[in-house]
Amino acid sequence: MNVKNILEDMFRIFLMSYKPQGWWPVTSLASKKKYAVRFDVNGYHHGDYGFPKTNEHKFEIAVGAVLTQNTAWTNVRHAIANLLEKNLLFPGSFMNMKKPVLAQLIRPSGYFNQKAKKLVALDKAWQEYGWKKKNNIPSREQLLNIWGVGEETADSILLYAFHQPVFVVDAYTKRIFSRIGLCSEKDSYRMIQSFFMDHLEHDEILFNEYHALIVEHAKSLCRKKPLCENCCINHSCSRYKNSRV
DNA sequence: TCCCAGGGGCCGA
DNA sequence: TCGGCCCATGGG
Repeated sequence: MNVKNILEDMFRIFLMSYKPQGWWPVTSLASKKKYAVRFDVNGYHHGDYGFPKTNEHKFEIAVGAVLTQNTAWTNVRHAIANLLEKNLLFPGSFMNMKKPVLAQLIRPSGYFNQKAKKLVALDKAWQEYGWKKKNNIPSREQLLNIWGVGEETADSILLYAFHQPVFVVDAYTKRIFSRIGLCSEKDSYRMIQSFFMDHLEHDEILFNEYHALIVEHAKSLCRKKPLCENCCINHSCSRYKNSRV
């Protein structure tokens, strides 16, 4: 079986096992019943890839991408809820705030001093590049030039906020696919990204769902201490096979 | 109490 | 260019 078939098979198995994940969650949706869509209490919109719909949604996703750096989403949700409660989650809201005030609001997400600085930098770039204008999409380089935005955050913003067909790589992707034997933990971000993008159709919806499913699989079974006996892909995993020799 | 979580910047070798 | 360190909270 070639790589393309392996990657597509894994996607199908993940999707059957975990169902559509509804990424990227838009927390502000959870309190509004304005849209005829099945989103849950945390803003996940399962099976509906039509989000984000507004400039505010896009900005919220970009903010979430920064806040979730090396942090559990449950913590980020508290921080986003604080911003929503103060009506501060829209483009232009952070630029004129005092950093210590912003830092206290996002405190639950951890690294709050660093992240406050990152959010201000993101907001400034948002204004300077005019990303609130319709059809004005950031380039990867523009995003990477923002202090606090690295490759994963930039690609998450491109894929989930701006509907660009970019494959997002994270620590989970490395963990799962190195255990299977398709890449190495030492491979660079770009190497692993190319591995997926060279073998899969450049489809925004496929990339959206695939990354979300990878996160779910890593959280539920392919943990640091993996639960291999219950794993839906253990039949094709080198780590599992080697452990049974 | 300890481990882990949807990284990125900085610095020295 | 790369490894190591720093940033920090909250849930299991």
